[in-house]
Amino acid sequence: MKTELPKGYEPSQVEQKWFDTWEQRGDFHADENSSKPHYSIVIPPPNVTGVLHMGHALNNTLQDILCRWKRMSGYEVLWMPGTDHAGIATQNVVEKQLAAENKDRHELGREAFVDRVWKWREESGGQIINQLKRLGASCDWQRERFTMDEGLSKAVREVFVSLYDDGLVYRDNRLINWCPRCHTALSDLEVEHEDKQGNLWHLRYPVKGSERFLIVATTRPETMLGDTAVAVHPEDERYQDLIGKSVLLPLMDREIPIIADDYVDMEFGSGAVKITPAHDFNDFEIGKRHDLEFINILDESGIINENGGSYVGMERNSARVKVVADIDTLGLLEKVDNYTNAVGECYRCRTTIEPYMSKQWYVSVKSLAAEAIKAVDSGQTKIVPQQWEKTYYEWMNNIQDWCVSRQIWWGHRIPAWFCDDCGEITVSREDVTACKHCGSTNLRQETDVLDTWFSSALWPFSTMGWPEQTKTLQKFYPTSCLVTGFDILFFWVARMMMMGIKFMDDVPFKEVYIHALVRDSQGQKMSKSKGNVIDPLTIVDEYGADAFRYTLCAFAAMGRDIRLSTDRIGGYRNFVNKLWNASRFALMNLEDFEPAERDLAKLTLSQADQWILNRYAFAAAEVNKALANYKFNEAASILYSFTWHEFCDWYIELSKDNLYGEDLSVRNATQTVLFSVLEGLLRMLHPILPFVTEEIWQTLPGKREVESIMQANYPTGALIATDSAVVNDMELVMDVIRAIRNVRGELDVPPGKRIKVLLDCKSEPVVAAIDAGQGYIHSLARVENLVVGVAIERPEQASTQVTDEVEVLIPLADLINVEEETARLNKEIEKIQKDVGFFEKKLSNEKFVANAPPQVLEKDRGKLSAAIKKREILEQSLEKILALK
RNA sequence: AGGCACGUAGCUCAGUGGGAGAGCACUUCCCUGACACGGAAGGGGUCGGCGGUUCAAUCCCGCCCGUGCCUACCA
Repeated sequence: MKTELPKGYEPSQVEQKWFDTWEQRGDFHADENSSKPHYSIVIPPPNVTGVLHMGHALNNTLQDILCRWKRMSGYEVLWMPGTDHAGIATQNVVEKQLAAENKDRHELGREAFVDRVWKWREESGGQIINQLKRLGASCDWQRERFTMDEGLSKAVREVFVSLYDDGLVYRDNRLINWCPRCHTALSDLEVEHEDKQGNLWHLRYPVKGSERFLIVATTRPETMLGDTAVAVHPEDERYQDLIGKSVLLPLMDREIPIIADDYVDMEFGSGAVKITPAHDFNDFEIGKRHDLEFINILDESGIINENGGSYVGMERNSARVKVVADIDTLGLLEKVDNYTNAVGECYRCRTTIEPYMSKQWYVSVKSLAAEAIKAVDSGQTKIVPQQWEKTYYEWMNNIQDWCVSRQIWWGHRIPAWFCDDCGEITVSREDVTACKHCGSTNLRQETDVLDTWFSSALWPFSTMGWPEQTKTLQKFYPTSCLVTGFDILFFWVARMMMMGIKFMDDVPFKEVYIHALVRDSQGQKMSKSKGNVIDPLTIVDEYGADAFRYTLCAFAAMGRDIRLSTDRIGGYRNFVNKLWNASRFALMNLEDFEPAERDLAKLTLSQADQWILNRYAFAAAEVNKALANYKFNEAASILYSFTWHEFCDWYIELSKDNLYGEDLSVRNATQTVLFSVLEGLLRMLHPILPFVTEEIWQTLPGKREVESIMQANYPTGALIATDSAVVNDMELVMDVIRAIRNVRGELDVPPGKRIKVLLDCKSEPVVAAIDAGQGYIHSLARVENLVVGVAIERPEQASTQVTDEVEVLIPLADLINVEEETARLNKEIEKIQKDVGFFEKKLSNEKFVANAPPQVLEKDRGKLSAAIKKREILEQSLEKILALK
């Protein structure tokens, strides 16, 4: 039964149809009882609030290519999918909804709010999952996980409690990054620094008991309300006499000491620094060193509190304006400079963060990091490209304790209970009703939740059922590979390493492949919070998922960012269509063909057959090599040129006469090769082009052993051994065809015009090769009369082209324009003269001749003599032509 | 401030210690029975600049210029 293929490839129905079939049939499902070797990848879980962007598209396309390739290569593949609850981001989404209803979460209360978030998630969360499916992602969707699932939440508790029991979780009152809008602490990583145009205000602080002023500079003048010292460098000669004295803090009328500390840079500004220990990280350290007072002047929303004197109740930015105005009124504003500095912003809402004193939960990570460093150092986990290892080490070596508590409601609530009677803390896997220390039931559970990245850190094993010892874990942990962008190397990869080693006693993945970042047209990082994302689904709609995937694959060269161009996508859409039409050609010529009855080994193969089989073997080997090394772009490039330039441009054209000819055995052999190469090519392309390859593959004649191309074997090399001498003969014939076409093109011979051609060959074997391939020359070069031989009788007037083994002579007759031929020959001579010059110079260099390896020398000498010979022939030819004038 | 990339054809990007590549765009010719989302033939680059190592450098090293990113406590 044959199905006619439409003339042009139409992706939309095909894609939907096959994806549904695959998924319903369970083709993506990983069997933990399989005896096959395992290959596993956990998806970087997209935020449940997420909308598919280019980064996801690239990331997941690459994972899908690997998974499909490995699945076809005989592995039991688990690609574990799921989404992240994205604490702050998701809470923000629902808060915005509430705001639209003129409500806020505090009115609802915690429980109702969390219910509402769950409801939001049921209704509109996770749309990204369907978007991933449209790309063709072959995840084991039956196993889809969510970081707030019961099982994963259990894993979170287990980890938190055992870290606490090991003394690796503690609470401390420190200065942290505070988002006054989200009302939560943030880890250092969650603060993004952006250079902003601001001012540097120079304030005059009166020295007590003197007419002098100390000038201090600040970018945040409102913090002066919380100043508790002014610091100068201990060796600064300007201020030696002032150390130990004090200044009167303007506006607050507070006497604060002048202290000496090495931290101060004498070169900067006046060399005197105001110290606000409760609102600046450096000042915090100085405050501790000098035992200064810590005055917190802000509340949780960034509003001046009762410690801010008359400024109480003012928002921090208004307070800044007022403080500066008031200082100015007092005549204490020395000057205002323009100043650019890096301002920390909340990575979720872009609000300027505030260093803020607060009691938080921390994970002590130094010891965990040490193990994680060791694992990469010893090669247990390999980072590809390797250059990222340096970045990984750099961060791991300087790692700070991880602030894991967040003052939001959506997330894993910290399993700690405070006892109102004895003041002790009970941390427990199970909810508790009585204090472990005094037995009191007067308990309050910690209201904070954990950093979203805490649960993400457990993803490779929590998704597989941990803390239960599941078969899935046994079979698929550690995972084979993690595919991710470098932007979450610290957020996620480093933390998975630490947690995996700590709790599974083994690294979470053997290899980490770090791919490029897809940027927007300005080269800016695309991110959800910046809102500069381009919808990949538009691209899929317009060009098809396969073309889009091929583009991403071709762009995924290591170590460079990607700026997507739609021209390029169009090019690969054309490629998919080319494949489609080549297949149509094949199907049209295979109507009477039954693959089961044919055996490549028993056939007499033509030059062209042997040649394409040889090229096929090369492409198959190279693609596997490229994929094994994560060289996705190379894989794409190999398959592109094999498909288009070798299979379509040459083999299909060469096969036509054989297919259309009278000789049935030739036709049969050609059909078999055409079928076999196309069928194998489809398998080679399937990981990148899952949809179109399945559609065509299902239409091919004959029966196959498996239901889907995704279950077929991935080609690794030759279909059958080929004779390299015959392959070389074919290349020789192709050279001749190219040479004739060149003359025709350059001399404007009408494409339909058949011409006479003489081939003067260097040797008898060359003659034999050409004889065997002369049919190809006739049809592909449009020749009607071909004379072949060694030292043949040459026509008086002919256009000459030279290949390695053959002089191609085309009698001038009436079809060649003498002027054009002269110009053509001059161009050719000029070209070859350059070569001659190049090699003459190189070979006349004594040092080169003395030092270069013999093979290089020999090769170059051969090239020189060939070039000289070619020049000679062309020059003689030119002389003859000129004689005609 | 430190770190890491990048600078190759008009554009977007590959690539290699031994005579520069692709896609798109461009020029000429062609609707030849798979495909005009096509075919054939072409044009186009002192591989950012200056030095060094080498018989040989676009590739390795140093410096400089330009661009981007990451990390960082300069008020």
